[in-house]
Amino acid sequence: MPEKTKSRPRSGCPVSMSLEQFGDRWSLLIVRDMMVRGHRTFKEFQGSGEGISSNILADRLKTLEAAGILMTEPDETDARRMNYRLTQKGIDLAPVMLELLIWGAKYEATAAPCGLIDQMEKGREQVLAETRRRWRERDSTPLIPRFDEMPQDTSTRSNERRKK
Amino acid sequence: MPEKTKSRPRSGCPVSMSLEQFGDRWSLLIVRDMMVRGHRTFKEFQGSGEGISSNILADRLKTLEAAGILMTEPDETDARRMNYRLTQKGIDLAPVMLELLIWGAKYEATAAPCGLIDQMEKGREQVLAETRRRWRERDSTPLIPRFDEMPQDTSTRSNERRKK
DNA sequence: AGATTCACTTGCGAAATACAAGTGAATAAT
DNA sequence: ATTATTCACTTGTATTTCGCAAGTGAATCT
Repeated sequence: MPEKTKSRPRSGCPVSMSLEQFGDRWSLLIVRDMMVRGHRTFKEFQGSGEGISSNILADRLKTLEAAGILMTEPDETDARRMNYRLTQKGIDLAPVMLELLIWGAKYEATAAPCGLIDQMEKGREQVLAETRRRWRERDSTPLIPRFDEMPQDTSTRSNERRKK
Repeated sequence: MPEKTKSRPRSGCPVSMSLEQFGDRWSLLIVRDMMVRGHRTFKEFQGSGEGISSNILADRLKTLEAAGILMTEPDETDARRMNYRLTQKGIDLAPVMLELLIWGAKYEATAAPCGLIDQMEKGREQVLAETRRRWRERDSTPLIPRFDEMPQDTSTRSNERRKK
């Protein structure tokens, strides 16, 4: 886990403080799942295609909750299900997420279609506005699909090599 | 380290790919030091106030170089000194860095003066343009000072929740 | 009632991390 | 010209975290 009780003293730099919160390989992926794929349950996070182990997932959810980035609420229709939801602090990570996505799509071979990325790069504010709207209205339809399950169409080139 | 030879298969999501490159507590701090503080040498990174150990630093520098985010060039005036410099791929992390900084300043108690942050939030493009200019022209004067060495001036005190 | 689902825990070996100390080459000081 | 110091790393070792498999208990389906 990033840290909880034992964080060693860092400089007061905001970048450093941010990284202390989610400077690991998993935390932001969980936030991504909630933010753009509408995931809300433990099970959904587990099946998001990155292969996180359940103990790590449980730990990260706890850490993110403790950090005030997400909150939990028991499901109304199924008592064993727990719903996770981003807080304002969490949804405010949207700009970070978007820039991460744009950079990754530009430099790493990904399965994301160019067209979609170009569109997001040109219309940052619009994407962010839509992301916030979805959060406010608890609209959990995916904003962005899973790239490993996308139908390949000719107008969206990509460096494909997907399975499943 | 993030990973090198043994990276397990991830989904094709660009966010995931980005995190695979620098999803740890140190990589982006090194990039920050180069980007906004003008650091260029091993010694400078070590003394940047975060307390990174030398073996981890050496490892991250190697990883970042292998990823094409930075490059090395031997110093002309001192043969034992090695200079590190961001590549285009590295400087393109500026938007990510800026959003990380804005988020961190907003939600974590940092030593960054509000005024400076507000200014950056309002003038994102200007900050980015200046960052790129400094990189192009190899201007290594700090764009942002070390927050732990700043004189505290009453008009720029921070750590109060400010939201508009 | 029994099977299955869900959200986690537990145990354990493997890998990554922090901390201290050391190496060797280049430069500075005496 | 020695000696000391700086610089960029290594090396060793103890500690922490991670990844994987399996298990637990409560709630829900059949």
